[in-house]
Amino acid sequence: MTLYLYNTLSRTKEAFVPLNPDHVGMYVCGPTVYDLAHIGNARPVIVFDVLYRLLKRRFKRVTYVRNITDVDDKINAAAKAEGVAIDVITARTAKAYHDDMAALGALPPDEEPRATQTIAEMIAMIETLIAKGHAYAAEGHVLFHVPSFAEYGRLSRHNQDELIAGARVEVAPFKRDPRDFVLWKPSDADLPGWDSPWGRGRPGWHIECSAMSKKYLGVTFDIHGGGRDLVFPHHENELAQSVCANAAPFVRYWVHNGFLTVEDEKMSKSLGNFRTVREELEKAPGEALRLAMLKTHYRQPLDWTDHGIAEAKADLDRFYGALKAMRSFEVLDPNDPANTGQVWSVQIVPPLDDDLNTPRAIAGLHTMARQAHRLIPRLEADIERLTESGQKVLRRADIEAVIASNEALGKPLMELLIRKNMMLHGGALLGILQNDPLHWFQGAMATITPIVRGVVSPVVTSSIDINAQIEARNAAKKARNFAEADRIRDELKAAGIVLEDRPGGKTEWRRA
RNA sequence: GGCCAGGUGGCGGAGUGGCUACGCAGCGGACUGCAAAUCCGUGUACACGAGUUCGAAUCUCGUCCUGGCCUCCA
Repeated sequence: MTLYLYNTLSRTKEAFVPLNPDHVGMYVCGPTVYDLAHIGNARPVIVFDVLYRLLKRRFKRVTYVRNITDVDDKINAAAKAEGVAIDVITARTAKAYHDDMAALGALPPDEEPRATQTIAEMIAMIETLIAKGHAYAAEGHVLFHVPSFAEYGRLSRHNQDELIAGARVEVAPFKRDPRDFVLWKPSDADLPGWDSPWGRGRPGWHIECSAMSKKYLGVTFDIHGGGRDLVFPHHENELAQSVCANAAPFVRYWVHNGFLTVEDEKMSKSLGNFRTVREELEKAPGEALRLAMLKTHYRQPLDWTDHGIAEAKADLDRFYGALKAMRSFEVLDPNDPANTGQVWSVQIVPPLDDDLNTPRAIAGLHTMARQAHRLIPRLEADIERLTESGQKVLRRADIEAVIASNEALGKPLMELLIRKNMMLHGGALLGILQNDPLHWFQGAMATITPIVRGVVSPVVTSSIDINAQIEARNAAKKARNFAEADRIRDELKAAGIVLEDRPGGKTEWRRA
């Protein structure tokens, strides 16, 4: 099986063949830390987290680099507005970013360089560009000279004339060409600055990614990711700088995620529909937000809605319901070659291999959940019998023994074991379904969801002894006192507790 | 204005030439004391017009609509 990725450079899906078959390098543009991450910032993080997980599974070593931009005029403005030092803003925002992304289930990158710690490399790169005639200093600025790079515009498919014609930028008088962009700019005394051959100043926006990717991944590397809106000018400029400075190819696969709207509108502060990750986490567990994100293919436009969040939560309830019913089955080690044939179904990995088709992978999870739910009712008693003799886990080896003596019973048990593992390991690639199912339904994460359903959040009910109530209700049921049984159930429901009577007389509960 | 995406059933959302995507909601049924959960069954679809083809949601051309980029932006 081969992984295919859509390469913005060629505008086609290409087979992914890394430069070094044992070591893949991936760079994704990270946040500018001046404010809380919004839900649009989260999309590339989640998308490339899935790609990272997929690459890690397939290649011996993956180095994932995601920068933090901690020098920027928006940061300067935020610091000024609050009357605090710049590093107060950047430290606080970076911390919040880490917390938020972790809540969304994103693995930390292998390297997270900061722009302010890569200044020397940026200056060196700018000097090289000047020496090679691709850049020039003027009035304390250094500018990249676009006409010096014939291929400029290839990534974004802008031709040079259109760029000039369409340019609405005020053209600074010291620019030799209106398209020339800043590599270095002077800083006043009250702005952050570093000494350089062109005086005290700070880097332009694009150079940092060129310098940081080179530092950690080399001049040529495999994957560069980011939002589609970064294609121009940011990635186009990065490409120009890096190719000209390094005299080497830059990125082999450019991967861009699509844009996001909120309730059908562009998210913007002026429309008042700006949603931070933090706000959304109040509505639903991060895992549900993550699934809501992955239910749309990464290159498609995504409309972020409360309804979508609720649907994703419902999907997870369904998946976790199946996993709960299969909780006594062994979790197989996917790295054990003996398991690979069983664990990896055609349902999850092939869709992801096809340019990260997460919606189809999720459809595969639904299929497995349905197949599991079909088998469970007629096996529940057997599962209980097999696990009650002190042994809590139903191992693969045990089931094989059952098959040897009773194929009709053992085979469906094995089917269930496989379904559980497919869901678990498929879910791991998507970054979901790794919680304990009981915790999912009964723990704290289950209680903060109702907002998106337009339902009043139930009162926290730690004072109610749920098990005692269930016992009382079952006693009433046995006495055929259904009025009392229903009263207890309604009382619990009002407190946010839903009861589910299992066949066999057991009653389970979950938070609504 | 230039460039680039996208328009699929009540909703979300896959699918690139012929075969049920999937999920939610709806409706019918099973299970249940009644529910919940779950299972089974089921209707409505490919923006519009023309063309290519034995055959098009899928290819071509045109039209309309939406969004993005061109300026900081995921």
